[in-house]
Amino acid sequence: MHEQKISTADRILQAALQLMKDKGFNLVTIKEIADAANVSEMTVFRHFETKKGVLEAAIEKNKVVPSFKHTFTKHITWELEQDLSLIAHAYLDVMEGNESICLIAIQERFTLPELADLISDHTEQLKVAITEYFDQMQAKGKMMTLDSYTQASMFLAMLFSFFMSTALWEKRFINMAKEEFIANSVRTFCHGIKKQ
Amino acid sequence: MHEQKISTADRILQAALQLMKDKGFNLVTIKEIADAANVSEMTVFRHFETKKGVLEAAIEKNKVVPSFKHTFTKHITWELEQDLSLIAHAYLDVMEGNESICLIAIQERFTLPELADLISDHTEQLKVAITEYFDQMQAKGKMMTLDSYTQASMFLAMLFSFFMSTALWEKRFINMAKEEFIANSVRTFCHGIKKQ
DNA sequence: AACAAATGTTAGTTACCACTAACAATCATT
DNA sequence: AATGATTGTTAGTGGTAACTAACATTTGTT
Repeated sequence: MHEQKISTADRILQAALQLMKDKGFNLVTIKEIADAANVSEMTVFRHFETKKGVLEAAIEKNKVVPSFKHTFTKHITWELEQDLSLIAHAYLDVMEGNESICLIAIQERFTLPELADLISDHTEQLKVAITEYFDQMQAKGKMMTLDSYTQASMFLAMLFSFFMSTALWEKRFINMAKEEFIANSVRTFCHGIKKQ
Repeated sequence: MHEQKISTADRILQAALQLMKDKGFNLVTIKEIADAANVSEMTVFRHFETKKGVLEAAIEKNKVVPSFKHTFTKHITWELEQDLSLIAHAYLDVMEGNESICLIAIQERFTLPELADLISDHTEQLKVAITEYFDQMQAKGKMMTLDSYTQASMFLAMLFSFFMSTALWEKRFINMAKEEFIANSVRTFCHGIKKQ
């Protein structure tokens, strides 16, 4: 178990996650995974016992656990645009890191509901942090008096939409680069579009 | 073929769409569909030949085709908040009408890509209409000078997010009613959140 | 009542796939 | 070179599900 290059187990997990992300858990066969990882079917079973075992191991190995608290305590500047841009990047980075897991969570939301929990926990955690941030910004008089939790939901909703649409259909729905989308959403979110 | 109540074929299509929406095309069996529609397996095959045939017929029968042009030409008031609220309702109504189709389009985005086209065509159509609307609002001096297509994308992104998250996970991600979400997104989109 | 269309029943075919078992080949480490 | 661990090969089992075929039953219409 001295994994020097990429161990056999890791190659299997990588292949499995990639395939399941595209085709969904049920449509991927062990044979496909084995071929993609350049091993025999038997090797897959010897490592992970069952097909579901492969998925669980793949998720455990590849999931990105965010540390939003760190982001907030270390990098907040109390400048609205700058902070929201930072938060947006932090959120999208985590979501992108978990892209495969998210897509599988959607496809298997009835058969593997615990997967969706993983994602929604991250989102809720961040939502609460943003809520607190908005409360303090209102106290500082740098933000309008609005329900903080609702506004946090709205902000994350825009970002979620970008992530989801690019993960599912690439540029088909939102034809913007990540930076451009963040810049625009932060701008619009802070200033609105109405004149005067 | 004098469909008086609900014809057998329609009952099958209804059951099929409902089941596929939840479990995905592949995980639904013809037997399940037949049971849900209170017919025998054979009846399903006699009507639609293949499983894919069932899905295609169900989509053809149940898809909602929007008439956004009508919405714009008839109901626009050139008051930003009011119009955006109207547009938001129109969009979400169409998406909700196509909810099952959308969910299947996601699950089968590699096997049935034409399904996603249906949805993205609607969205693009509306995006173009909003773009023109923004152009005219800018000409009227009622809106800031911003790239109209980009802003239209941002607005639809917020709505798309609401639709998607409720369709996939109900209240888990966005815990707001439709009206509340629309009111907030229109408000934030028009006025922003920053003080002065 | 009589006929035809729609539906039910039953049995079976075919294909796929998760998973097992037994044995052979390879590889790494000493 | 020897040994133990890892991987490959092959054959098979059991279950499931799409789809077919033949025949029986029900239902609607005249």
